[in-house]
Amino acid sequence: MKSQASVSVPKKRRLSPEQRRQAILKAGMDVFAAQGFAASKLDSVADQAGVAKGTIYLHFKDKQDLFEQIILEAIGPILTRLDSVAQLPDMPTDILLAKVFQHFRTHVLETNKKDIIRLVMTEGPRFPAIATFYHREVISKFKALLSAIVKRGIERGENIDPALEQYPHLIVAPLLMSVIWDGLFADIDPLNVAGMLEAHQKLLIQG
Amino acid sequence: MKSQASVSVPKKRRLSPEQRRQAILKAGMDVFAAQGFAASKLDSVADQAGVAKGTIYLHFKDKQDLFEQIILEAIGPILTRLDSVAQLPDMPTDILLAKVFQHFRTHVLETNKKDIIRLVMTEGPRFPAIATFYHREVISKFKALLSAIVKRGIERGENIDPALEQYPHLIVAPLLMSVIWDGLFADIDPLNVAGMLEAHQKLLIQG
Amino acid sequence: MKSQASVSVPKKRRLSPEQRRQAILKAGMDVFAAQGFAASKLDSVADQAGVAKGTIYLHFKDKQDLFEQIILEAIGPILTRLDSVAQLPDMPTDILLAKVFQHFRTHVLETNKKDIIRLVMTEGPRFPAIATFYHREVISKFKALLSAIVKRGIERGENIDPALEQYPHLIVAPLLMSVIWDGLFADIDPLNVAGMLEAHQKLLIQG
Amino acid sequence: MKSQASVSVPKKRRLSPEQRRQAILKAGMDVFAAQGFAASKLDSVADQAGVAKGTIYLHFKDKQDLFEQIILEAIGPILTRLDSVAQLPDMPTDILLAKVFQHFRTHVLETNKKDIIRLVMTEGPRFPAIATFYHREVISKFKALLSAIVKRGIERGENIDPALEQYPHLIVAPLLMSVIWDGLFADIDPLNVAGMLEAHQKLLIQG
DNA sequence: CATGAATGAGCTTTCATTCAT
DNA sequence: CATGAATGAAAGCTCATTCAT
Repeated sequence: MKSQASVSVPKKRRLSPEQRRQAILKAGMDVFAAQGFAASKLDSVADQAGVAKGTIYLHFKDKQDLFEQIILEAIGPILTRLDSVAQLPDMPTDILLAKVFQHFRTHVLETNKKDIIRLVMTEGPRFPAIATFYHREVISKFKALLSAIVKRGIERGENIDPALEQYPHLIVAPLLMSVIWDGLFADIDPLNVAGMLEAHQKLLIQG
Repeated sequence: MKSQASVSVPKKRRLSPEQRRQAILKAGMDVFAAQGFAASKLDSVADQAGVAKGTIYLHFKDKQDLFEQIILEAIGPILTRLDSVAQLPDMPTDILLAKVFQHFRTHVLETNKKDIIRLVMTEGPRFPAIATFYHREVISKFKALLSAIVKRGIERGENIDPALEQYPHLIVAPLLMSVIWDGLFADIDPLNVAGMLEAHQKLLIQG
Repeated sequence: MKSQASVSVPKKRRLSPEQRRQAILKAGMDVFAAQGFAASKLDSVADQAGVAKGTIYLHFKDKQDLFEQIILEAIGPILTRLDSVAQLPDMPTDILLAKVFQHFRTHVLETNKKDIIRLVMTEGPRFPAIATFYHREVISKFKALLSAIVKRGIERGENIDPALEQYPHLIVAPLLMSVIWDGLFADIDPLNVAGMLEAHQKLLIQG
Repeated sequence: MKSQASVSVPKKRRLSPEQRRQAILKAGMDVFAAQGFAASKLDSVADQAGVAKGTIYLHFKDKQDLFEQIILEAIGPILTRLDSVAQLPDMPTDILLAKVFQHFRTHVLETNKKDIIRLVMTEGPRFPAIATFYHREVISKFKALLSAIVKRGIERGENIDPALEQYPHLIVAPLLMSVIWDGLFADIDPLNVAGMLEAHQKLLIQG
């Protein structure tokens, strides 16, 4: 239909504004994840996004706004992921946890979502708004989800330490550990995450 | 008028060079821990140390060198602490771990040593030398210590998952979690570390 | 739903090109008067004119051209005003001057024409073309007009200092003063322009 | 005493901090007077002052602060000048005014103090603090001085329009006019200020 | 050794101008 | 003609580093 008109190759304006915005968010994500907020240069972001530096300011108020938007927008998929876990059909807790860990490895640790976690950890202390937001949107929900899983398991008569309902942190801690370890020691002392999480899961639910 | 009186009064030089160096290290530690490496200003460090900015360069090559020295010097006490744990007399593993956790809470979490851990975590990816050094000096030793504790326990016939010898990370993960949590959510959702670690210890050694 | 109705409704193009040009000139006048040339943003002009920023460049070569056009176009009405004064029927000089001052108060000081004067004063040093143009089109004519008025009065036998023919500046000076004063001290020390000009007129023509 | 040591010519640090500050103020004065606040670049100021750009920020908070300090510091000498006029011995008003005008021509119009007046006029509307300050420190005092001169003259029985006591603006207006004229039309239509002021003085005090 | 004023490269941000639509 | 997203040169400001004292 449009094929005839498309003969002339469009030089600029290859991307829609929203695509450009996404390109900037993506580039910013990479740069911030690699350098941290303060050490990142908007020049790098612009270069990597393939836009001029000024273009960033058409979409974001300033550097900090860009950073916050990156975190905010990245959280959506994480929530979706959480939901998909929450809606898993009823099954033994150990299998459920194995699935959660599997999800984490596949969709967080092996994607750039781990960078979000790392960024929240490293920059959160300087961006309380982000820490608060992340806690409200992700952490509290994840905590609730894990507590619920534990509670159901206990009600089902499984041999689970009831303290885990109060401290779901213990379930997540090794996940965090794997993210941090990966960022620091991947080269010098790599961690077999799958193996560790399997062991972890057995510790959590014994019998 | 004043000239006569000040013949031999030592106005400046209230501190020895080494004291000055320590003051800078201490101040740098505080500033870097609070702001991160890139966002920290040597002005702040100098102010807080009570020295002139130029003085920093008499003791350290540049900003990065100061940062690395801070980490290096801070690691000594941690090692001492590890040693003291390693030399604890033989006792049941659960009690031993309880002591380790107790040590951690008292001498890390409630002191500025947690800032070292945080700094290594947040800046390590940008300072491979630090990550490597920290791994060699602290992590590997801590891993060995925990593995040894587990091994002894198993040999002693205690009911301990042998996988823990391979993955001592699982023992430490909640400690890391508490450091991170404290930095991010202390205000909005404080964590009862003592309670969590008690639960953790029971999970590790059941029976 | 809306598509059917909008067959022939002229959505855009509510204004003719010339109307658009005028809107830009008007908006530019306001913005430049309020901010000065350098501090004015074409964004503000476009916003206030209700056009897109790029549209300005369809009508004006660049920012400086817009500025100069504003001054140029604004001078027309001033000249008309001068003419209307020049064509006043013969009458005693004091009454004539009173009329000139009255004109000034009504048609300059209480309209945005005072902004033109202010702009010429403040930006003139950086835009010699404007200063020259303004002098040729306005100042020299005004000077001639005032000199002629004075000359006629003297010929008519009125008691007027002949030096005023050579220095008509003295007649205008308080008008300038009122424009400047109004821009600076209107709030903190307002000036009764009518009273001042009345006194001024009496000083000029005594008898 | 130090003569021996002074053999080696000091490369840098030729100026004391205060001298440097003054150099920046002076350079800023020139640049701001020539370009206006918004169009002035701190690079130009630094170049002209013979310092690095960063040095400006050791002495002034930001560009606006520099500007305000320039005005503030320049006002001191003006006040001194006013005082010296106020303390002139009693003499006929026409002679007194002639002296005031003479002062103005010599110490304002022919020095860079006229630039201060111009800057206050042109930038005052955007820097209310400056307008207010200038009014309080200079204008109000000058007004009071002129009113007092007029009053004394009247009391002395001289033939002076009493309205001048209320509108000393009329005495100053031609001075302002000369500053503005000089800035705009010096090249194309120079003004004989001395002649004009002489005529002005005669108009003010007749008989 | 210690000082802190000075430096200037480098960063964030702005905004006149362009151009694909 | 009109639009407004995109551009990128240029400006203000910062801060690690230097160096005369």
